[in-house]
Amino acid sequence: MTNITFKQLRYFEALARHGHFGRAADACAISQPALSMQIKELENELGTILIERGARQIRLTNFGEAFALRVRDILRSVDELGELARASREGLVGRLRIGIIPTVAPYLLPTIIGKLNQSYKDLDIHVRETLTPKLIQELSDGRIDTAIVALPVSEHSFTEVGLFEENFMLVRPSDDADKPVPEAELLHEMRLLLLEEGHCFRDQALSFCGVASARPWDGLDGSSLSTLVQMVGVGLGVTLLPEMAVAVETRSASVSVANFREPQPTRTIGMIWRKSSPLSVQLLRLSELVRQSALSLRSEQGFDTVTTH
Amino acid sequence: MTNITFKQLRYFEALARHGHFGRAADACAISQPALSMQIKELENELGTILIERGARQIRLTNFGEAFALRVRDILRSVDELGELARASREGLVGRLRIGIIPTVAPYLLPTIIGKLNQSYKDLDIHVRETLTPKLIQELSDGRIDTAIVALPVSEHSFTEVGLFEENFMLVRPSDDADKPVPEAELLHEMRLLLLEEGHCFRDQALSFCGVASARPWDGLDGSSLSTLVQMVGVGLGVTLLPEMAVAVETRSASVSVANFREPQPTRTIGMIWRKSSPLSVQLLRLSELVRQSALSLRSEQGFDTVTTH
DNA sequence: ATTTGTCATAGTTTCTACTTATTGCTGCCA
DNA sequence: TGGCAGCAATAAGTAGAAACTATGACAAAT
Repeated sequence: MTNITFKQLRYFEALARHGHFGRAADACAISQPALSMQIKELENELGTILIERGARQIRLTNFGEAFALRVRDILRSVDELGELARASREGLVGRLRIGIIPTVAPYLLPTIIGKLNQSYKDLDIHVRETLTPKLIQELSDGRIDTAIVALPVSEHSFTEVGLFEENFMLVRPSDDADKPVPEAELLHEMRLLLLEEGHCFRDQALSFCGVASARPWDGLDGSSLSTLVQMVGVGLGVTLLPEMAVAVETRSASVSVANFREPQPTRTIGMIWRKSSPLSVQLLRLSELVRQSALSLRSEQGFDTVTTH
Repeated sequence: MTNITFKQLRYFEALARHGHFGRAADACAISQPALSMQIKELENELGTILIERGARQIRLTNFGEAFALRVRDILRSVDELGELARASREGLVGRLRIGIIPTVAPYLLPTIIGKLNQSYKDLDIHVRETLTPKLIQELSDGRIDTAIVALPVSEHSFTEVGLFEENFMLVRPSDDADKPVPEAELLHEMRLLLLEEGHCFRDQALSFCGVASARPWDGLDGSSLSTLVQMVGVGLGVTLLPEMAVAVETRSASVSVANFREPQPTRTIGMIWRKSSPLSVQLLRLSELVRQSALSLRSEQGFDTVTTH
């Protein structure tokens, strides 16, 4: 096992450069004997002479020359470690793994990634799109760094930061556009089409309707909001859409979209990460960036008006 | 200025590999707190967190991963330093710069270099052929590692090792082959052709003749033994040749070669190096190899017989 | 609620690396 | 040739780093 120290290498490098113990010691801001001893120690550990000590001058041995070359390489690498650390302190660096739920992903992601690429050049972004429980698991395991989900998740080891609230909107066949918006309780008497089991958005919708879980129209669960809207378009029933999805999903289906009356159904989208995550500071900054993305998205789409197709 | 120590990197690498402070500490044969403290110190110096400490397990941070990769590189390089040292301890390694005088070089060098290449694979041999004073200077300056010259050189800072003795032989035009070999004192009454000023062989020959230095036949000094022999061949005079040169130089000239009567003129060829040279041990071994080369060369050429062309 | 596993902290001790002072060697110069 | 000057090695003492043991704190598992 090598017992060489960096000090020894630094001292040796100085000595090689100056060719003089005293001046090298000065350069290292230590006394000449200190340097002498470290060099001797280094030679001992190597079992080889590095320096040929003449009375009037010293000279690197053949091996010393070869050694010095490599040592310089090593010292440079070590210095670079420091640089790397400094760079990483400044901001996000390397890889960032984001988890995100499917009912948010398609609408928010493009904007987020765009902004991220712009703010953090050279950041390698991985996205994991899956259901909340999986995201929570993966976050715990350290397979992702943060996740965008509906709050609350109530994991005590996670930090939660709210990003925005979004309303649920009623999507009906376009023929129903002029009908009055039904009360929540009446929804489950209509054919309410929902995402399949496991999506938090399904549970949120159900809870808004005041229904526990079981439902009559089995077999009609959709695997994506897009599918649901298409189904509504051909008259199979009605569904709910999160505000953010409306613009995209209703573009190519003849459906009408309406706000519910107060109290409107709503959900909170937020970001979570491990409390112990060393990225905490950066993630908090990131959450601000995501909030901005959502805001700008919303104003683009003009959500104050009731959109009808 | 980086104050990172080598220990810290080793400890960190172990920690990264084991993912566990206790086990990493065991692997490093130290206690767990010792390792903890060094890791903390490392993080302090970097100003960055490397390890995310969970209650039940630890995990490298994003930066920690990147850091670990570089650290492994560095550790490997340092280990290689040790290997390099070990390799160089075994024998000659890298570059060997040999100086040699012109009246020996052409005859001995081919054999030496052959043997050297065979004994020390990967040894980078540089040869410097010049006059003794220059060689001594360059040896002092460390521009060559050793030199093969005629002894003694009497430099107190050099080690001298005798390699072999060689006789001087008389070279006359082939017509003179049957004439008796003249006494030394009579030589300078013949046209004695010698090397130009500066060659030690010239001085040796003159001293054999009992002559100080000045000579009547100026303008006929040769710059190489080969030239001298050619001059003898066309009847311009006689010359002396070191034993070792005879076979090569008299091959293509119609000259006769004769031994002097006892006491024969002779010179000692030897190897010298700085007493302070760290290669001393290897050079001593090398001198043995050179001695062998000279011996085998001599027996090949059958120097016990008086060679005549 | 208790135990267990794991890392951090505290207090001590041992070792390491530094400092100053001095010696020893070598070459230079008078 | 003898003394001086330059330079590195050695000696002795001190300060600081890094190690150890013991203990604490905290979250997870039982």
